[in-house]
Amino acid sequence: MTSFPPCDDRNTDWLACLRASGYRLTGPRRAVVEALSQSGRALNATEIYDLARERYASLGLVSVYRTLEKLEELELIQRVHQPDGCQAFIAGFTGHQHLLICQQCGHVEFFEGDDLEPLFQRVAEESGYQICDHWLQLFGVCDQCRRG
Amino acid sequence: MTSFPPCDDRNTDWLACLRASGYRLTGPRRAVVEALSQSGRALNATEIYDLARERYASLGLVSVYRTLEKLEELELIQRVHQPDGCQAFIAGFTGHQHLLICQQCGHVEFFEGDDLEPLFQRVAEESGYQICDHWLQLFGVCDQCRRG
DNA sequence: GTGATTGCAAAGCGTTTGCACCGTA
DNA sequence: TACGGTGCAAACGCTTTGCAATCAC
Repeated sequence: MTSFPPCDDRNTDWLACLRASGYRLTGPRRAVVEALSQSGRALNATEIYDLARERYASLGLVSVYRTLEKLEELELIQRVHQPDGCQAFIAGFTGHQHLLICQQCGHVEFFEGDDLEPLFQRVAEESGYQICDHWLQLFGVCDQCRRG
Repeated sequence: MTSFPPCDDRNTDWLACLRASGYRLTGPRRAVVEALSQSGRALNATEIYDLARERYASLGLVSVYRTLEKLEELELIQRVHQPDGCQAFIAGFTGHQHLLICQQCGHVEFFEGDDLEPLFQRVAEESGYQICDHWLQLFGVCDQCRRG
């Protein structure tokens, strides 16, 4: 189980990664990166916009979209698919992790699956498909939301 | 493994279900139901519109959306989430089945998972989440697409 | 006949693009 | 200084809504 403690490192890492990829570090970008890198929740563009404007008031929504595009391309963030929409983003994780999402507050945790390879192998054989990727996501209510 | 053979029954069943729910059976609805109930692929609104107009030429796109709404509400169809979009629909299945989707032609198969309960139990205990639902989807290339 | 259903047109919403100005490197 | 990045406004694509005409029951 891996959660998102408040984490200055991630903020710094993302900025370094952007710079290393030839992108300039600007006020709007820093604000968007800070909002998303510090969040344990999946956030959509508008939520990021609202959060990031607390830090950089003249931010435009367009810059949010353009920054998200770059962060996704660098695989620093990933899109979260949920029954009620697929517009939210969360910090990405390296390796293949699976998502556990709170349906009330949006909090996301990552967990490692049991070894699902035997299942995939079986399905591949029975179906004739060549399997390239998989999604395993759990939806529920987190401890905090259950109590409150 | 369960696929979608051409299946007149499903067409008839859906129409009966619509009628039983108090909806009227009209030309536009019949055309949309036929297009989607006979398809083994995930189809989006425009694709359904194009297919259904072969049967009912004056069909409006709006009626496609309104029919999809009702079919989804009756759980006769379900939305398919994929990395490149979440606008497509496929015939729903009763019980908890998992999806196997061809990334080239969109063909969908259903499979039953191994018993994943022990995994969910473990994750629930470690995380404190109450787990309500899960998604397991495999993406790949179907036999037919692999052959060319 | 009556009320649900239709297609059209327009509105709505989230996202992307064009452009002139600005600011990082 | 050069050119990548910015915000604004407009365009875009998909979906929903308002409405008068139509059609299933």
